[in-house]
Amino acid sequence: MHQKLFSYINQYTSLTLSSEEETLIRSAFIPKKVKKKQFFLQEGDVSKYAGFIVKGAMRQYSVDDKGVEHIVHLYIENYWVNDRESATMLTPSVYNIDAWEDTDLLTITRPDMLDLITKIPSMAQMIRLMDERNAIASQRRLNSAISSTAEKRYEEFANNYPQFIQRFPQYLIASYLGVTQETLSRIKRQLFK
Amino acid sequence: MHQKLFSYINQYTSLTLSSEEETLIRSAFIPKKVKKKQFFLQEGDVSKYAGFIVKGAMRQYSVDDKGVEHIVHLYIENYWVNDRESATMLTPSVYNIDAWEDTDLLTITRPDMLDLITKIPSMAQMIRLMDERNAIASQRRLNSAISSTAEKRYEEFANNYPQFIQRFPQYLIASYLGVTQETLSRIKRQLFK
DNA sequence: CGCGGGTTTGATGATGCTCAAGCCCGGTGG
DNA sequence: CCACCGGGCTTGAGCATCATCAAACCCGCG
Repeated sequence: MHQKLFSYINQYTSLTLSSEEETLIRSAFIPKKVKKKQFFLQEGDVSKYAGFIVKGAMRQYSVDDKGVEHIVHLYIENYWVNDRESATMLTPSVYNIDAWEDTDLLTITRPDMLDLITKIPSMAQMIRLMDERNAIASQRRLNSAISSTAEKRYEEFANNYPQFIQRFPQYLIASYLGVTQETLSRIKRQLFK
Repeated sequence: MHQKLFSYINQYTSLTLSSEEETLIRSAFIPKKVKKKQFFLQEGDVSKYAGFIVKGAMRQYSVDDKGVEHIVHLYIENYWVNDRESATMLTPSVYNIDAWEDTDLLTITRPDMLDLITKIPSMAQMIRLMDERNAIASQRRLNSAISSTAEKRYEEFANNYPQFIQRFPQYLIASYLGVTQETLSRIKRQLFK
């Protein structure tokens, strides 16, 4: 279980984890299973754990006044799930995170994570890299949200994240792109001629 | 000049900078002035410097096929400007960053920054905090982009960032919010009755 | 066969965009 | 002191895009 996390960390850092470091990590990260449709984080709760997905698929979404869900993130293996705003500020989350498929996670509390960062250099390095990738991805998504048509957003998404199109139904993709499922359906029809 | 950066760092970290650390920082951060309408980063160039704004105001935007500008960020004092995608991947930027007011910056190359992070603990800590705040802000903006009406987006923005409304003209705010200036004008009329 | 989850299609309407014109206001120069 | 100009904001009319609502369809499965 933890092995996938180790290779993930090694893959993203120049260094290799020592066995003491692996032990530290092993004791900080607690395995957790979340069954399909069950919550990892529920709106109104304060996020206590960050999670690393070993196997499965999850989604993060907000629900507006009309009860409509808006997908803010889709996650599969090797993604980190969390509402960082809630975890950092200790405020109730406005998001839900639930499992779309049965999911195996490794979870860690914020204090434990901060501790690992100070003790394990490659952990600090990995976190910085994750933040960087995250910043880049957010930037891209933001830019396409404000400057592209729905059609281009879909094309871009389909090119960059084909795995997601396999694993999630179209109406979730539509919501992720900020359009309704009907609109996405029509967009795809356009693209095929 | 560098003093503003020191107090910025001290403000965000538990530690205080030693005088050796201040010296290191002083030699890595190079002052630069950018006059109104001049570029800090231009589309097609690879970003070589990150900048800390000591005084002034800048904007980051992309230009679409029709020549329309789309504001992805607005910056004032104490903000960091950069296209992290370009800086990290060493790819040509798709963004422009220019000065909206005459601006004083402290600039630093990526290698120098990485060096400071390894040598100065409070620098590493500060960067992590910045990334965290950045992640939170992006998340919020993304969520409101996909789930809110233009009207709510404006209200939220006006409440959270009143300084920006002072310093930038309305048509830039409109672009930042992903609507045209005409639409924003009409939205404001609605809000006043 | 019928049901559940997901997708498609059509008709209608709201929202926001485009284009064009006018307005407002603070310079600047005659 | 006035005329004009530029930058920014507003207003209006028409149009494109996308949302909404409702119905039909598709398909795997019990």
